[in-house]
Amino acid sequence: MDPERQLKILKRGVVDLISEQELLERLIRSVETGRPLRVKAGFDPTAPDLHLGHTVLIQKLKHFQDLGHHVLLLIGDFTAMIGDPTGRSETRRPLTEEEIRRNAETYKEQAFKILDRHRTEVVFNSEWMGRMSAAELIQLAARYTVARMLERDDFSKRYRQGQSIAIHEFLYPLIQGYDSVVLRADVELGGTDQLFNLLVGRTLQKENGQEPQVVMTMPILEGTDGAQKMSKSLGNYIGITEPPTEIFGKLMSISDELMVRYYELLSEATEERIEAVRRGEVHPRDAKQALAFEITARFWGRREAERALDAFRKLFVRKELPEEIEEVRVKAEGGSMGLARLMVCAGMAKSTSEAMRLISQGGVRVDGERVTDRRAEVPTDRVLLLRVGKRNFKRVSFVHE
RNA sequence: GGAGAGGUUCCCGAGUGGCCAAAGGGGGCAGACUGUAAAUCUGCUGGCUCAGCCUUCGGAGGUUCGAAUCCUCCCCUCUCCA
Repeated sequence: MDPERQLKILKRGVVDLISEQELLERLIRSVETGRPLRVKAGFDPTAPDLHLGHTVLIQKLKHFQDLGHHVLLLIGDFTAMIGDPTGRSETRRPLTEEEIRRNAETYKEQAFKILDRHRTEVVFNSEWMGRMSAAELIQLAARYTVARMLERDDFSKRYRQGQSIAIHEFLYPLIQGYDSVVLRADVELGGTDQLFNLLVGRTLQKENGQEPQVVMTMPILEGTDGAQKMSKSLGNYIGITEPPTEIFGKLMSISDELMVRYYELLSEATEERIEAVRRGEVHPRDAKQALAFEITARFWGRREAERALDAFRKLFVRKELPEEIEEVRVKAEGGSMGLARLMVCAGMAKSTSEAMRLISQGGVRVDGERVTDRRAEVPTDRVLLLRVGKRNFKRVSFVHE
C-alpha cells in the first residue's frame, strides 16, 4: 500500500508521533526496498492477564501487521524479575521465573486473539539482559544523567513530593531503550506514560550508530471508574479472558461519558457513528449495548456475545431471574440456620457483620422475599434461592449429616 | 556521619492521655429513582456466638486506673547538612 495511505491509518488515535516526517520516510523506503518495518511494543508480564487497556496498543500493532510490517512483541521478563516498586512504599515481591514464564505464556495467547500468531515475533529481554555484566550495565547507566532522568514527569513529581525513588527505577528506562538497540527497532509503540522511556531508546540508538526509532504513543485507557487508568490492582479493569457476561455487564455499567471514550479507543466503528454517539443522537443505552456487543464478540465470538446480551436484557430490562444460577451446598446445623451465617457459608458475604449490614439495608432476599431482620433464621429442609443486591444470586441446598 | 520531619482503618488524610472502632474525602457495597449495573439522592463501610464482647493506629517493651496519643529500643520513608 502506498506510504501516504499507510500513514493515515497508522496515525488514527495516536497521541504523540515523533516524528511524522521520519515515519513517512521509513514507510517510503519500506515500500521501495520491500523491507517491512520492525515495530516493537513491550509488555510487563507482572500480571497474568491482559485487559482492555492493553488492547489499545495491540490494536495499533495489528494495524502495522495488517499493512505487512514486522511486529515484535517484547516480553519484559528480565525487568519483571527484578520487581518494580513504582509509586509504592512497600517493596513489590519480585516474581519467580516460573510465574513469569506462565504469565508470559498467557500474555501471548491473549495477544494472539488480536494479532496473527504466525507473523508475530515474540522476544524476551532476559535473552540479552540476563547475560549483561555489571560493567556493561554501569556503562549503560553512564549514558544518562540524573537531571535528565528527573525530567520524567512521575520521577520529578515523586521527588518533589518527597516520595521514594529507588535507584534501580532509573535503570528501567535505560533497559527499555537498550532493548530497542538490540532489536534494531524502526518504531516503538507505548502508552503516553511511556513517552519518556521511548525517547531514551532514540538517544541510545543514536549513540550506537543506529537511526533513532520512530516513537508513537497511544492514549491510556481509563478504567471503569472513568478516572484512573485501567489496571488490575485498582480493580477497575475489564480482562479479555473474563466470561462474556462479565465483559458485557462491566461495559454496560460504565458512565455515558466514558462510553464515548471507549468508542474512540476500542471500537472499530466509523468516525460518523462515533460522532453520532458523542452528540447523543443514539440512545445511550443502545449505543452502550452495541459497544458491549462488539467488544465481547471480539474476544468470544458472536454467539457468546449474543448470549451475554440476552442474559443482560433478561435480568435488567425484564427483571427476570438469570438463566444460570450458581448452586452451593452448605452443611446444615439443625432445622434452621441464621441467615447472616448462611450468607457467609454460601460465599455471599465476607463476614457475618457484613451480612448483617446487608440484611438491615434491605439488600437481601430469600426466595424473592426481602428479609430485613438481621437475626432472621431460615429453614434448612429445602433448597433456597438467595439474592444479595441486584445481581448476586445463589441457589443453596443443605447437606444434613 | 550529623540535624529535623514522618509511618493511622482498602486509599488519601485528621486526631497528641479518657467523650476513639478513630473526623473528612475517595473507593466499595446497599436502597430509592431510571434509560442500564449511567447520572442523582440516601444509608452503610474492623471482627464475633452482635442492645454485649474482642482485636486495630510501623514493630517490641514500659509508664498509667486508662495510650493512636507519654517514655525506651528497633524497623522503614523523606528533607537539610557533611
